[in-house]
Amino acid sequence: MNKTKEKILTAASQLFLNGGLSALSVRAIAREANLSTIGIYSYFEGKQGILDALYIEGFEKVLAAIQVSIDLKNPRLGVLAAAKGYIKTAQLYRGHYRLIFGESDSGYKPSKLAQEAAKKAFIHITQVIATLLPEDANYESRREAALQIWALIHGFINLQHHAIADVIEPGAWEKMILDAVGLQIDALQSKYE
Amino acid sequence: MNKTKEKILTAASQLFLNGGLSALSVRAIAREANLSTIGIYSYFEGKQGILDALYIEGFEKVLAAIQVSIDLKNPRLGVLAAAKGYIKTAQLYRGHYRLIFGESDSGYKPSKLAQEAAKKAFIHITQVIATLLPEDANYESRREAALQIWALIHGFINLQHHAIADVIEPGAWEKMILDAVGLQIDALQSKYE
DNA sequence: TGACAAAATATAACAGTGTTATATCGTGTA
DNA sequence: TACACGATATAACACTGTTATATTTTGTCA
Repeated sequence: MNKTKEKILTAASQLFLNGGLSALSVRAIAREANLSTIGIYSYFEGKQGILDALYIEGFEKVLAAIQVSIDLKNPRLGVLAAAKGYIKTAQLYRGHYRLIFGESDSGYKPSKLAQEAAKKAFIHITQVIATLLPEDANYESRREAALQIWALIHGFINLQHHAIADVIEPGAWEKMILDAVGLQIDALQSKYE
Repeated sequence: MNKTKEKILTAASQLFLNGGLSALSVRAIAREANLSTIGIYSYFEGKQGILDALYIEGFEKVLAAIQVSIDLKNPRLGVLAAAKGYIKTAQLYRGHYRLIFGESDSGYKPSKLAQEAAKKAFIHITQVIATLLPEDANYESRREAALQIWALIHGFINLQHHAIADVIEPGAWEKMILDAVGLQIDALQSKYE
């Protein structure tokens, strides 16, 4: 990749990790990357381009986190391991997670390319979770099971990020989430037997 | 309530419902309410105050939606009815829902009062879901069960709002969510027996 | 009623945002 | 060496939330 382009991206990533979305202004990125504001527009398509890059980065992190070896002998453990990785990534890259699942008040809409990155992660998640079901389960069932587990984990993480989250001590979330996922897995598996 | 204050709020609500957060500028609200920008600052505490009002409104809608008569004879149906109302509200007031569970890039943080409204809704949700558990279940168990069901529903809604949601036909979501919640309820109940 | 104080409203400005038009500079080619 | 073209910089535009400074309206008391 272009050297300048890379410099801009690391500057943006830096600002984003430290101060969140509100710290990510075009001028601040340019200052951090030692060039003038117009540079952001010649190397990226303005702020939309920067956000797109971070959006894709976010889904890549998620994808990397659940890249567990799919164990067909014990799919339950495989899915739980993937869930653990997913949770950890959501905490480690909270800003990214907020960006890819947040509400984008500044009018940001992910580009075609960014949406494809999201879809790619979705497909992989579906595949991991599908190992829970018997081999002859059809596509709809797999997708539905995947959405169920994903929604559960994602919902927990989102509630954790919420203002009311302080009723739960921070360390207790992971166990709580994994317990719930375990329960859900058992219910799903007994349904398809 | 003050007449002018009400006028401002309805103008804000109007703009919010139509154009989302990005349409909600102080000047636009003032224009719509037929007064000058400074009015927003004398009747509310600026934009923070407006967002707080909408935030509280959002949680009030949620609270109203799940105000079902708690049927101790059949708590399963009661919770499912509450879930149905919750889903409907999230679709009907999508902007509000995004605001109260979204990521607030503009640096908005709910005030003490707004957080109390959130907590109030949370407590009520807990109470509704707690009817699923036997009477002697302790507080932690109730809260955990509530979070499990809530996270599942909330996660589904959030995924539905997401860009990748178009892989599912829009009408299919409600049944899918309610099925998943039913499964989760059964698993929870069999766990506590 | 008239005069003054206080509250409500309006105007204009400030610092910030994303974006773009204009100007400058530097480098490569003929 | 002269020209052209691409990269960089400056400055401006229209917008944002917010606030300081006028102006108007309102209410109270003599």
